[in-house]
Amino acid sequence: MKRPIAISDSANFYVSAERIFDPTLKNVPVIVLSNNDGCAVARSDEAKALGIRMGEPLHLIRDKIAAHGVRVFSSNYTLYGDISRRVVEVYEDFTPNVEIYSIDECFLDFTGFKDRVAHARAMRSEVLQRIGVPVRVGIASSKTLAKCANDVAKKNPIFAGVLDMMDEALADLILPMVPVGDIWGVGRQTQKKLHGVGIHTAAELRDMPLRQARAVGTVVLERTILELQGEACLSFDEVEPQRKGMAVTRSSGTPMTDFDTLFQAITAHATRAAEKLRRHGLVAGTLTVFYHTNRHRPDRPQYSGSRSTRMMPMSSDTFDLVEAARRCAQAAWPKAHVGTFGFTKAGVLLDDLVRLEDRPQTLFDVARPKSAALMTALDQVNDRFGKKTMVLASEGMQRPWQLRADHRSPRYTTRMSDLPVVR
DNA sequence: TCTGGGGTCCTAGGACCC
DNA sequence: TCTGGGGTCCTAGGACCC
Repeated sequence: MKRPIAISDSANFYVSAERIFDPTLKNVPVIVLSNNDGCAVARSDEAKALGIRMGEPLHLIRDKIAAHGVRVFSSNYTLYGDISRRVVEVYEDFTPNVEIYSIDECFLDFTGFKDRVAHARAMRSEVLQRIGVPVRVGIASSKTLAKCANDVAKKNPIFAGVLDMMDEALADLILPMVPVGDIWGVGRQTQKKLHGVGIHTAAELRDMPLRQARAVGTVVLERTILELQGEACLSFDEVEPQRKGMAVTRSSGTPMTDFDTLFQAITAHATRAAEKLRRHGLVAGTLTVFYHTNRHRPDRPQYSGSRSTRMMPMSSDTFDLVEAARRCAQAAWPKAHVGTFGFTKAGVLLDDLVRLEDRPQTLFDVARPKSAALMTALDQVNDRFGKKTMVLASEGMQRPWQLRADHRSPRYTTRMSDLPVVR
C-alpha cells in the first residue's frame, strides 16, 4: 500500500503575506523585491498578468510599475517567517506528520484519510479563514509526483486548488500533458539534454530506461524517474535537519578591479558571516571565498575564483574568519590579466557547521611534528589510541599545543580532554 | 625503492531549488 | 547604468593512506 504524500504551498506567498495586513492590496498588481531590492521575487496574479517575470530586474519594469500602479514592497522576512509558522500550525491540526520544506511549502503525511480531497479542501479553507493565505494541495505516492499534482492544480482552476494523483489511471492521463521541464529536479540543463534524446513530457521521462537516464544525467535523474513511477525515493522527514552551511554574498554595482577593494567586500561578508554563526550558536569547519565577473556581459573577459580553507580550530570568531577569508581571496586572485577583470559578485560560504557546544576541542595539522617533546606526546597518543591512528600536531603557534587524531582512516574524533596535554 | 590495488578524503565546480 | 540571496546534493580528479 503506497503512502499518500501531500504538498501544500501558498500562492504568491510573500504577496499573500503582505495582503493580510493591507486590504487595499487585494485585486491589484503587487510585487515583492529581493534582498537588495534588485528584482521581483514574488508577484500577485495581477502582476503576472502584466508580464512581470520571476526574478526580473526592477530597472526593467519601472515603466510598467508606473503605468499600472503596481504596488512594490521590499521583502520582510521576519513577517513571512511568522506567517509561515502560523500556516504550519493549521497543517498540524490536519495531520500529525508535517515536513517543512521551505518558507511556503510543507509535505504532509495523508496516510489514513478516507476522502483525501475533502480533507485537503477542509484544510485549505481553514488556512484561508484563520491566516488569510490561499494554498494549493497536490497528493501522490511520491514527493515528485505530489509536486507535479500541486503544479497542475495551480495552473488549472478546474481542480479548485486540490489534485489527488494517487490513482495511477489519473496520473497516466495527466503526465503526458506535463512538460518535462516542469518536473521537480529537472532544470534548464537537464531539460535541454532530455529534449536532445527526444523526451519532452513527464510521461516520457517516467518511461525512460534508467540506464539511459544515468548516461544523460546523474543518480538524481534516476531517482526522479522512480519517483514519477510512484516509488517514494525521497524520504519524508519530519525533524528539521541541522543546517550544513551558510552564505553571505552580494553583488556590487561597480566592478571591483583591485584586490584591496575586493578584500573590503570580502571582509564585510566574513564579518557578517561570523555574526550570523554566533547568532545561531554555530562554529564553521570550512570557509570558502568566491568572486566572479559579470556573467551578464559574456562579451567581456570572465574570471571566477574560489578557494576553501579549513578553520583550525573551528570558529565563529570574526578575526579568524576574516583572516581565513583573506588567505582564500588572495589564493583565488588571478595571476594575470588582473586589470581586465572587474568583479561584480563576491561571497563567503561557511560549511561543516556544528553547534558551538559540540565543537571538537582539537586542532588540525599545521606542521609536521619536530620537537622531542612533541614526539613524546605523539607516542603517548599512539599508545593510547593504537598505531593505526595517525596523529598530527601543531607547534609554533600562539596557542598551547594541541593534538588531534587524524580525520583520515581510521576515523577517530576525540575531545581535547581525552588527549594528553603537551607543553 | 618500485609497483599496484583498494580505499577515503578533499576541493572545485555544476545543477538545481526556493 | 541597473539584472538576488541562501541553500542542498552530486561528481571528477587529485592527494593520500594502507
